[in-house]
Order: sequence, then structure tokens, then C-alpha cells
Amino acid sequence: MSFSSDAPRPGDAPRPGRESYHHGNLPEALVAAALRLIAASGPAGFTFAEVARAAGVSPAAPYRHFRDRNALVAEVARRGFEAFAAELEVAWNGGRPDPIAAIESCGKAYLAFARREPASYAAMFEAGFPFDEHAGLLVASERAFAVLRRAAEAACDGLAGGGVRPPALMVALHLWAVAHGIASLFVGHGGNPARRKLPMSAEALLEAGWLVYLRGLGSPT
Amino acid sequence: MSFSSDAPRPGDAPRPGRESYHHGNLPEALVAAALRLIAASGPAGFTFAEVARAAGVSPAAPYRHFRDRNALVAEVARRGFEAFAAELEVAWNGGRPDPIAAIESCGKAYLAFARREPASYAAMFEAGFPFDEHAGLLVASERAFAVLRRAAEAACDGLAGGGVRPPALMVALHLWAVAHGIASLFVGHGGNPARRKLPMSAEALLEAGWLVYLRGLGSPT
DNA sequence: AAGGACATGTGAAAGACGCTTACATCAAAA
DNA sequence: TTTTGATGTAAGCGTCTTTCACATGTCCTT
Repeated sequence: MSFSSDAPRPGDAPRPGRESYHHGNLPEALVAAALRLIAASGPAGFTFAEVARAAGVSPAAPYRHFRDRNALVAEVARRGFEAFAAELEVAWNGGRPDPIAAIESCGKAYLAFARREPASYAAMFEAGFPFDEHAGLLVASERAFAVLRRAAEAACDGLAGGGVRPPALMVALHLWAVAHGIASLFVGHGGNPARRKLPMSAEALLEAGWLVYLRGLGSPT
Repeated sequence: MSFSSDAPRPGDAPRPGRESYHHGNLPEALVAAALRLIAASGPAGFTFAEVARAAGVSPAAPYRHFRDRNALVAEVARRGFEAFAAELEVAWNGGRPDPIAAIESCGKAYLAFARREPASYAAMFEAGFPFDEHAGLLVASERAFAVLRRAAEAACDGLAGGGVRPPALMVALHLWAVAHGIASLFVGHGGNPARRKLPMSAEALLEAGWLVYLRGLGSPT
């Protein structure tokens, strides 16, 4: 609620207020504008020209940096996955103090990200176009999933030796499905229609869900 | 792949092929066209005019039946929730032969619907606008959730008497989150970016996930 | 420091498309 | 038959997309 358009900050060469011919840092400004617009109307709720206008440049300018609208959304999603992976990594913290506690920490981090960056999360999971054509995006999403995968491995390692060892990949997919289901259904952007009032916070819901699931695997909690 | 546009069938008054001035059954034709377009490009991937074209009428015609694009998508979603609720109800089958088996049956029905009607499912859960303004939609979604809710109650009733009885609402939300997470991440429309290859079918993944969760609750399976 | 290559943004224009207003058509009731 | 309300059309207006030639600024070379 302060700036009508993004201040150009390359280092600090062109002054703010758009007094120079060149913007100075248009790619960043476009990504930032896209995030605002996605937050307001979803990943499909804005046009390329609108992003240009929000960044204070002509409709043709974005084409110098992104082939089309999808490429811009893909960049938003890629950055989202990078940040997401980094935050999950921090939450996982090498599995300390113990795998279960670290997994719960990941759950908090998962929902915290979905809550704090709903626009990024929407771009990441509701982009509306396949990732194949955008290099780096699949890689980034893989990095995020890898944290859950590692957490699942650790959880499986820590099980009481009695039963059959469950496949870690399956466990990771289950953990992810619960987290994404809760984030998608109960957190964030007004876009989600079936949202309903919860008897508890989404965080508590996820923590309880993961704990029950892990106990079902044979975890000694 | 047979009809280029929907045949007008009010009862059978105007002939097919669009020889009369009036369409005859435009609302139905619009809903059908919207389903096709949603299946192709997602709930936000088409315009009102496009629906009109697909139904073989002028761009202004749909306004006679739906206030705007959202109202059309809302009607698609409402019908989707009605059908969804009905199919879950059949799968639940009063909890027979036993609650666990009936719940697994619901899981199959859940994913079967998401697989068979990806357009409906997308309209139901990725509409991109709040449900509040569309009467009947919230009611229909409530009917669908009520089945899961009842299943959760039965599951809680069937637990070995040892531990604390978990809140049925929480259990229902967990079951729903897993199912939606799997459907959203691994089933259906190319729109979902982060889709990845699974080591097993989505159905098997959901069945395993629910069973592990129920065992975590104390279910004697 | 001068000159030139490259990157970046502008302005305009063509084409397509979507949305809306005034009008046309039809069915059923009076 | 006439009237009335419901339903669909045609055409105009505005916006978006995309591409051109051109303007501006930066940086590298000499």
C-alpha cells in the first residue's frame, strides 16, 4: 500500500520514480508484479499486458525477458519451489533432534509457506500448464520433494523392527498428499471454493494427521 | 468426437442441426460445453464467448441463462458435487459389509470420480471464486462431505476400546485431505504441474494411506 | 576519452477476441 | 389475433497479443 509500481533497483543506478529510460530491474519487477496479481486473482487471473502495466512499462517490454505469460508464471513457480525446498530443508535440520520431531517441523514449515506465499504456492501447484517445457522448474520441484523423501526414509528407519518395512517413497507420497490436501483445502487464497471452517488450525490438523499416520506405520509414539 | 455442437433437445421441439432461431436447450448445452472446455484447459482456461461458440450460439446468448462465467462454472461444480455425493453414498453403502471395507470402497469411488470427471472435479476444487454467492453449491458440497463424515464416525465407533476416541470430524478431514491430495497431485488434468510418476496406482496409494492412518487410530486391521 | 556493439524499453499498428447494447424472433397466453 | 416475455442475433467498442522499427543507455574496446 505504498508504491504504485516497483522501484527500479539494479544496485541503485536508475533512480526510483521512473525518470530514466530503462527500468533498471524489470525481470524482478515483473516477477513481483506477477506475485501480486496471482495473489489477487489466481495464476490464470491476469494478462501479460496487466503485468507490464503494474510494473510501469509498455506492453512490449516483458517480451524482452519472458517468451510469454507462461514463462513468467513458470519463473514465479521455480522461485517458489527453490524457497520452499530451502525452508523445508531448514525445518528438517538433518533429522534432529529426532526424526519424528523433525517431520513435524517440516509440516509446520509446509503450511507456513503455503500461508505466507499463497501466490507462489498457487503458481507451483495450479499453474495450468505442464512443467516439461520450462527447464529448472522440474528440478526445483524435485529438490523440494527430496526433503520429504529423506524425511520418509528416516521415519522408516526409526520404526520398531517388528513389521514389514514400508517403502519410503510411498511414505513420502502419503506425507505430501496430506500436507498438500490440507494446504489446498483449508489454507489460503479465496480461490479455493470448498474451504470450510475447521475445528482446529490447519497446522494442528496436519500434525495430528501425520502423527496418526506414523503411528499406523509402527512408530513408537 | 461425433457432434461439433450440442444437439438442441428440449423435448424434441426444435430439430437438431440448429434450423430454428432458438436453441431449444441452451443451458444444458452450455454446461456440457463448459465441461469439455474445462477438461481441455482447466476451470480458468476458457471464456464465456468460447462456451457460446462451442454451443453454436452467439456470444451474448449465454447471458440469458447465466449472469457471468462464474455462474456457469458454479453450476458445473454444483452438479459435480451432487453426482459426487451420490457416488460416495453408493460406495459407502451404509457401512456394509464393515466400516473399513466401506471406507476403502469410498476411496475407490473418490478417485474413480476424479478420474472419470476431471472437469467436474476441477470445477469443484479449483473454481477460483468463493462459493458464498452461489446458492446450492455450498449445500451440495456439504452433502458430499457428509458421507465422509459418516464414514469417519463409523470408523471411530469401530475402534478397539483402549485409547481415546478421536474426534470424528478430524478423522473425516484427514481422510478427505489424503484423498484430495492424491487426486489433486497425481490424477487427471495436465494442468497439474508437479505431477510425477508413481510407483503404484493412485488407487493403491490411497488405499494404503487410509489403511495406515486407520491403523494409527487403533483400528484392528 | 571516443567509438561502437549489445541490451533494454518505446510507440505504433495489425489482428483477434471478448463483452455489451439495441434489435429480431419465437412461443404461449389472453 | 394480439400481446407479452423469453430467447438469440448483429455489430460496435474496447482490450490483449504480438511484432515491427526506433530510441536510449551500458559496457567493452581501443
